[in-house]
Amino acid sequence: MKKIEGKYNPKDFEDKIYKNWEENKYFKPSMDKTKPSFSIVMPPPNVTGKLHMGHALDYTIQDIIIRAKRMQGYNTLWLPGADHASIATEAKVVQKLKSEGHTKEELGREKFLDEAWAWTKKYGGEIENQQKRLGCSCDWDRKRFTLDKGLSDAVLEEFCNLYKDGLIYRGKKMINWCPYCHSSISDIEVEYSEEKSHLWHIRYQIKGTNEYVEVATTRPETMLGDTAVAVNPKDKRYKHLVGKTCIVPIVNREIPIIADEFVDMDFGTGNVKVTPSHDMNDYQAGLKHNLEFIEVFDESNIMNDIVPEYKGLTSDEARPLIVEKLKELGALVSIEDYTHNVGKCYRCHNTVEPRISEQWFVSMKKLAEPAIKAVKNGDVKFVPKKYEKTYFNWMENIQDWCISRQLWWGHRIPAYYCDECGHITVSKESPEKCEKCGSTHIHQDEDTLDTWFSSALWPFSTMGWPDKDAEDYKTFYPTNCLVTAYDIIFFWVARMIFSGLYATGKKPFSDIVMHGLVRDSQGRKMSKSLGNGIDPLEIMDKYGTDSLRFSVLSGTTMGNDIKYMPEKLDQASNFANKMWNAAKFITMNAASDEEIKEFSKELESKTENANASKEESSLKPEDKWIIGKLNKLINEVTENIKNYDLGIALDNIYTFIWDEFCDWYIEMSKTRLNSDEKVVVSYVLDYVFRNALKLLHPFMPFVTAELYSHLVNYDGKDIIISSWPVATKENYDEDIAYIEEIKNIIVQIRNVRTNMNIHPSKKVQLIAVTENKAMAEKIAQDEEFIKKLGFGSKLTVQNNEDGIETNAICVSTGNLKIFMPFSELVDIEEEIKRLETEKTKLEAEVERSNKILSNQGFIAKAPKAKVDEERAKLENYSKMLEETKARIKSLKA
RNA sequence: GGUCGCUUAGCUCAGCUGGGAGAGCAUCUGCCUUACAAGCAGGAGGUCAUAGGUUCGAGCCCUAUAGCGACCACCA
Repeated sequence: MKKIEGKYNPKDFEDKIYKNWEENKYFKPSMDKTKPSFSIVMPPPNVTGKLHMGHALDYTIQDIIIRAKRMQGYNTLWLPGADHASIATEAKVVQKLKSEGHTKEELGREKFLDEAWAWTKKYGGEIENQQKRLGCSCDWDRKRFTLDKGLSDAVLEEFCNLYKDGLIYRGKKMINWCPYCHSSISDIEVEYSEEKSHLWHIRYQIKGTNEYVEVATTRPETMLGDTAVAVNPKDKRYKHLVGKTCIVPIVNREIPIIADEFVDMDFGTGNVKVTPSHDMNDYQAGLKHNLEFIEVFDESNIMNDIVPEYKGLTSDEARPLIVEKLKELGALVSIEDYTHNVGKCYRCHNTVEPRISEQWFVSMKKLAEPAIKAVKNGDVKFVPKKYEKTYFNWMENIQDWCISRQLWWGHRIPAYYCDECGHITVSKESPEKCEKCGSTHIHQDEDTLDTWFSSALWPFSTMGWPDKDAEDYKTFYPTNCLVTAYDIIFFWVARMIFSGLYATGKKPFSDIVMHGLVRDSQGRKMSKSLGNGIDPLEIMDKYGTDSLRFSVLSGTTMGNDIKYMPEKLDQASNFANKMWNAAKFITMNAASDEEIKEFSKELESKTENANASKEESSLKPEDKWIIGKLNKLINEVTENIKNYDLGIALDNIYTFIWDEFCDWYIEMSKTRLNSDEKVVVSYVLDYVFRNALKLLHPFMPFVTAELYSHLVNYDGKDIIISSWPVATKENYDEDIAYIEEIKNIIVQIRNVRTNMNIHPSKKVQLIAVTENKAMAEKIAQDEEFIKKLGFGSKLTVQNNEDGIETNAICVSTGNLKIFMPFSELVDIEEEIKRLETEKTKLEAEVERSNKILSNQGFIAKAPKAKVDEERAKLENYSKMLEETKARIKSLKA
């Protein structure tokens, strides 16, 4: 073993270790076809993105799963990559041009794309380095970008196939339009937020009368585009108006009053002004009632010349002028305070305007069906399951997906319009002539696809699809699990499922591991504007990567939001330091590697011989106890990782290493390291710690790798590719029970001493009394460590209480008593008080057991094991109670 | 309006198919015990939101209520 020096300082080794992993190409799949494969595709971050806490959580989870599977022998691939993020990136490039005094239109498409690529190259590499910093063990040689040739081909293939199947169409519909991004966006890209505003009540004169109809609106400026007023057909108040004509002030347009169920009689005045060109509902009404569609705003939300006075104004600028004008005309009835939801663009957060426009859509109904089925029949599983409902809810009510964007940065739509006959040719290759009339006067659609269209293909476009013979596609698709936050179920997860099923005929992944969002310590979303973001890079600088990884997982449940508590970082680095010191102790005191290996061989040959009795083994009860405990840990951790209960798995390991191994086993080992047991103890220390490190490696890869490299190495492998621990055949239940009893009694001894204020340096004789012969033998064997941990000057064992002075303090587990003759040190009154408290506790226990056991329902219906267990407890507690009573009596006498 | 969560120690959270409430931090007491004071040992602190129900037995299952949160829908 290589001795360990100094204190835990992650800076000393994290970089070095990552470099070693990369140099040895440990992240690459083995491509060993005899082994099952396991693959994860990384959710591609925006190409110019920067690592935040959400990524830290997402990647940590994936890395844990991948590292565990790698150690378990799978042919493991974790494929990284980046997304071109059309709107986000384009906005940044536009901004940059603006700061240089240019617009993208000035530059033209070609040059603009050059700029965008330059931007991508300049800022694109940053996140990869940050991912590496986080310890991500992905195969960087397989890194993909959504605009790569292969992935772009996949996009074209998918588009053309969908078009051919009639699942993509072009149509004129009302869509959400972002006047600032200058593009359409899909329904789910609109975020609603509450805003304080007003409800303006306006009256329109009924033609030919002095009667008026009063409407209420949150957007008075849209009245210029009104082409009807609607009332509910059941509304008695307005029945007489239906069919009449009213006059829109300012423009003096004559419009019909129509009846439609969509009008809520109880809201506002019960009359609705209908502006089919600038409102979703009104659009439907306009179609249904064959109304005129009059536009008021252009695509930048600037007013057209419908009223020359307002031409060139934005809607915000025009509003007060129009309200003023209405007032002048006597058409404004009142202004009411009103709070309502306003749709915002999820990228630029500006108000979205509904707008009629010609766009490309994916027809969803047919695609959704198999996607729903795949989850319903368990082919694709959500972890935790509760997110299935969110998924079904959306999928079952899905609307067609608007996929065209009026942007340049992205996959250009492969549709070619004939200038002569107007026919649309859709084709992967740029056609030379119109497929219908043969004209060569054709031009390609200017628009690009929604960035999520290419993301939806990620699990297979990255693997070589549409080439179904591609090696990676054959080996790693479908992928095994997808790890992502619940906030992109609709944007991404759902779309991957239906796209995968449609394109490949297979599900894209089996398990969807949904984690929550990382929030600040007050539960708020981390955001730039709030300035409450925690920068993972700063944390790694200060505490190291392992601590960051620990802090986002410990004490969490998959799928729940995480309120980030920086205090956890202290816990994490304390833990790492604890392990550091444990390793220091082991490497400082252990026997030579040769001796340990020799012993290991010997032990193996013994355990292989099924008839070898336990007595033959040189392992003592405490050795078997810790090995038995390790066995349990291995099984628990393996199972919990399999079920994605990573927080629990991490907690299991933490508790084992700190509370069992360090606090007890290392302490027990100390007296033996200077004896002829040195080799055995060294072997066990190394064996147990080495395997615990392996279990922890996926979670805290760096410190475990560093410490592992100091321990005995049997196969020459680094921990990252070492084999996952396997529990030994023997479960050592008896030894576990025995040591737990010894621990119990030692704790009682310490307890008594603390209560009596006895200084640790004051040692006292320990007299163990037990009628159990086997136990007596074991105690005799374990004399040294029991003495040490129990502050004993010497330890003797006997089978009765003869010769023990009456005033000796006694602690007991029922099977085992330990007497401590403190003689003059003991305050008899205090001891009686202590025993009285003990007596009260035991009486309560006896009463509890009696109560349960006297319940006939319990005896009759509870499992027999449970009943027996309760009976055994009653017996033990009764016995201890009698003994305690007797001791009180004798002390009083 | 609809859906889904959450409510457990002072704080942040775990708690498996129902079988004696756990962790970290904070707090109190005592310790430089030769791996570790980033530590060791020992404490204190919970009617598991409320009310019913199912069950031999409920933090866990069911129903209702209250408070909080998220998402979906979008009444101008």
